Amino acid sequence: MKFIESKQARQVTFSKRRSGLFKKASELCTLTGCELGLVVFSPSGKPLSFGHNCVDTIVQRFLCQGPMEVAGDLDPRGSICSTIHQQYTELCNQLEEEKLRSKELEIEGLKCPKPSWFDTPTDELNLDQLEESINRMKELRDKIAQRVNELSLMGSTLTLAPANHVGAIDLNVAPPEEM
Amino acid sequence: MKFIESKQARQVTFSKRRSGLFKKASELCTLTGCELGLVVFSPSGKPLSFGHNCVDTIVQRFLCQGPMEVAGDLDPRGSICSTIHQQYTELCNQLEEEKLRSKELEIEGLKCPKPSWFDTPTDELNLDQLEESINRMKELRDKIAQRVNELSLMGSTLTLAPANHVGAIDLNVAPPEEM
DNA sequence: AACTATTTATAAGA
DNA sequence: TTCTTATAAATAGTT
Repeated sequence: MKFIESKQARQVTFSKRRSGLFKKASELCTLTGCELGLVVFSPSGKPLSFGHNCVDTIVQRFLCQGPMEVAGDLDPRGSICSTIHQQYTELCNQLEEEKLRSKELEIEGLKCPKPSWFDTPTDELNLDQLEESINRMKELRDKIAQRVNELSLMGSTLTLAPANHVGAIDLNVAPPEEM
Repeated sequence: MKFIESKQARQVTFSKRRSGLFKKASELCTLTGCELGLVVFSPSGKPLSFGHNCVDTIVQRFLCQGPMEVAGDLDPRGSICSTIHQQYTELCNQLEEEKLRSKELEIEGLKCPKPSWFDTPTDELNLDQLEESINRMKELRDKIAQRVNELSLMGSTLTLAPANHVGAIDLNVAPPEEM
C-alpha cells in the first residue's frame, strides 16, 4: 500500500475511503457512545470534519477559521501549517494589544494623585513634617483670604458664618501645655 | 446498529473498532497523502489520538489535559510543527500573563484616591466651600497642636523653626483689604 | 455513479 | 488483551 501517483485515481480513492472512514467513526460512536473528533484535509486542501458536537466545534474553530481554498497547485500539506501560522500571527497581535493595554493602564496609574499631605494621619508625622503642614496651611490660608476678598468684591450675597468672620478664627498652633 | 448495553462487550467492540478506525485513517493518509487528525475518547474517558504531528499536538492541547497514547507519526516535518506548537503554547502563556497584569493594573487604578479637596484650586471655590476649608484647617490645626505636644512630651530633640513657635503663627483668615 | 470480485473488518467464541 | 473464523462490509478496478 503506497501513495497513488495518479491525481485522478487518488481523488477517487480519497472520496471513497473518506466516506468509509467517517462511517466507521460514526458507527464507533453509535455502538460505544464514545466522543470523537476527526478532521481530514483533502488532497486539494479542503478541510472536512466529523465528530461529536463539542469536539467538532473546537477542532473546526481552531483549524478552519474560514474556507480554506488552496489556489493553484500549492502543496495541500502546507495547509495545516499555514493555518497554524495564521493562528500564531493572530496570537501575536492579541499579545501586542494586551501589552499596549497594560502600558496604558500603567501610565494611567502613574497619573494617580498621591494621597494629599492633608490626609495623612497627624500622629504619624514628625516635627519636620508638622512644620511642613503648618507652612502649607499658611499658604492655603492666604489663598482662602484672597478668594474671600475676590468673592466679596464680586458682590456675592453669601457670607461667611459668624464663627469664621475675619479675626474670629484662631488657627494658631499652640501646644496644650501652654493653653 | 445501536448502542451496546453490556459494558464489557462495549469495551471489546470499542477496542477492535478503534484500531480499525485508526488503521483506515492511516491508510487514507498513505494512499492519498492527505493530512488528518483524529481524537477518540474511550467509553472510560481516556483520550486516544492519531494524526500528523501538526494536527495531533494542537488537538491534544485543546482537548486533552491527561496522558495520551499517540499512534501515527506520518509527517517528517513533525519536528518543525512541534517547534511551532511549542512557540504557540508559549505565546498562549504570555498572553494569559499579560491579561492578568492588565486586570491587576485595572484593579489598582480603581483604588486610586480622588484628589483631596485641599488640592483643588482656591479660586474655583465658593463661600460654602471656603468655609468648609477653614473648618478642616481648624481640625488639622488641633491635630497638629496635639501632635506637637505629644512629641515634646516624648522628649524629641527636634524643635519647630522659630517662625512656627507658639504664638508666632498667624493663620487667621483676613481679607486683604483689612490687612 | 454503479457493479462486482476481492480484500478487509469484525463479532463471537475461545 | 490476543487468536480464530464465519460473516459482513469496504473498496479497487471496471464500466
